[in-house]
Amino acid sequence: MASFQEKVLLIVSRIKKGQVLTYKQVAQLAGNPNAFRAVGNILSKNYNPKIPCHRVIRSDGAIGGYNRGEKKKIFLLKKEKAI
DNA sequence: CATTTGACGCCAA
DNA sequence: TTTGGCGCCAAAT
Repeated sequence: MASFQEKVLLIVSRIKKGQVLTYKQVAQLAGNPNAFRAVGNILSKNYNPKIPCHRVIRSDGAIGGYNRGEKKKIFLLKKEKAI
């Protein structure tokens, strides 16, 4: 069985272009609807470019953060019309 | 086992 | 609408 972080990474990697999920949604898909905290923590430590972590945002619509610059994340989201 | 950290979520004021 | 405060969980120490 994959670790919680492996599930999260897999789910995030499956996000298609133009699609966006919230940390809570990712946590729910990972099996723990209340582990949204851990989700953010995992993504922050993950520097794998294969993971479109910029497609994961907060429930409020805020970007949250990005390991390569929040501006980049905002730009990508606006460009893809994911938000 | 106890604490700390962190890209969160929700509610009250 | 904006803050502050509390609760939540996984991994690291």
